[in-house]
Amino acid sequence: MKTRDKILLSSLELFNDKGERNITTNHIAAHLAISPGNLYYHFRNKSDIIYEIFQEYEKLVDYYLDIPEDRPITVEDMTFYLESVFDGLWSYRFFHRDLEYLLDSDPRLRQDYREFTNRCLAAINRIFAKLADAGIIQPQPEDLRSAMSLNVWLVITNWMAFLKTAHAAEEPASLSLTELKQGIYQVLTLEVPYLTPEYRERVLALREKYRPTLPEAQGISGVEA
Amino acid sequence: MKTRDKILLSSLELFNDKGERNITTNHIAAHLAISPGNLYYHFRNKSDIIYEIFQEYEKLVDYYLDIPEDRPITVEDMTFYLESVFDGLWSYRFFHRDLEYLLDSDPRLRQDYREFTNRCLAAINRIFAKLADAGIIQPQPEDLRSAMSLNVWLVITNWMAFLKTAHAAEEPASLSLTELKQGIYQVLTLEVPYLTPEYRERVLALREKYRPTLPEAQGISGVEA
DNA sequence: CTATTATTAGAGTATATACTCTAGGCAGTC
DNA sequence: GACTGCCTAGAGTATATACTCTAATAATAG
Repeated sequence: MKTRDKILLSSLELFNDKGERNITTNHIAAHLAISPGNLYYHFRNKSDIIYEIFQEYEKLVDYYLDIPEDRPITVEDMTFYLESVFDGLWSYRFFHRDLEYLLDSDPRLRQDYREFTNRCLAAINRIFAKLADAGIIQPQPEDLRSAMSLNVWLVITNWMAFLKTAHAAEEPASLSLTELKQGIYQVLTLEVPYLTPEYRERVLALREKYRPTLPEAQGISGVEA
Repeated sequence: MKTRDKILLSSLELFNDKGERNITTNHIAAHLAISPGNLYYHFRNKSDIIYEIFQEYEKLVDYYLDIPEDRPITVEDMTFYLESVFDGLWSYRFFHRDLEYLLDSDPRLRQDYREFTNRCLAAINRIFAKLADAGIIQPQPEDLRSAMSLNVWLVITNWMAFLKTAHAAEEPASLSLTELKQGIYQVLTLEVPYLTPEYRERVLALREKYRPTLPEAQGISGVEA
């Protein structure tokens, strides 16, 4: 594998693990056992590394959220979208953690992320429209649908932060993909009141599969030790 | 005003303005025209400053979210809770921005924040229960109510980040309390399907007051220049 | 083989950051 | 006036961080 790609891969791994703020270019070089000079031969600065990683992320999510125009949408499609989005979130989880700082330090990234957000929101909106067309959820006025889509986005992008911060004090770092996917439970919660009688049971059953097991993840926990 | 209090006040102001990550203890001292030594006479380190600011925040929100036990809840109460929470969020807005890093660097803060989250979620849950008692929303099983409460929390705590990141590329820093309060629109969106016929129009009218005016804030915007 | 280009090492640097240390001022009190 | 306790200045420091520079080593083309 090319050094350049190794740098991207290691950076992503370290960022995800320790947070972008805690990882310096020197750390990345040391982790790869290459010199800082070598790293800077391949990338002009840290921002460039982050920007390229973001572009991968963007590409991945765009690929996942390609909504078919020629056929109606199914519950399986919806499951796929949800699973995929949370997979993407997991693979690039460092990104949302320091999002504001990252966007403040790189105008390109700010611009791109903004457009990315809009594409995602549009995709969610289209999914809702097609779910209504398919008779899975009740149709809603455009207004409400937009606001609902935005709520879905807010829940998805904030779920990881919630898990990390509401998590047990003992192990600050631990977090699994399984736990992350309990976010799907939260997203489906948003759909519950709109489900049509025909599909209600089916989607509720799907939702059950993602039900959090830990009291913390459910949010309303009692007093812990 | 005592130097100690001035330090807390200036720190909050600077953190809110530029982000905790971009503000050093030296910046704070310089902003107050005092020496670094002076600052460190009053606080052992930066974490202690942040921790005390958090405690103020906590106290404020706890005060706002004191749900009366002796009487039913009204739409006015609900409005007050929403307005207050967003006011608090605004006054201490730096906090959620670097939340994960802050919690990772201070175990006390991690523990306290965790309990704070649980208290907030419990309060939201109680509000929903009392809204149902008052006939404003339809009663829901405990399960669903918990999940809804968590979604409310996710929307509230992520709304600011959304605004900041989805905002126009031209002015990265600008953000107003008015815009922030459009988050109330999003929260009320979550309630819409559960509203009882008696209160539906009233709450929808309330919601309208917070409707975002900018296309960005509504999420589904077209292509911009 | 040679010339050129791509890659790498590794020492080094300017700046920043959180924090320390010493000396001293100032207000009140005996 | 001297003592005491609180507060303040400001120079200083150890460490970190992002990044540079030079020289050397591979790889490749002719």
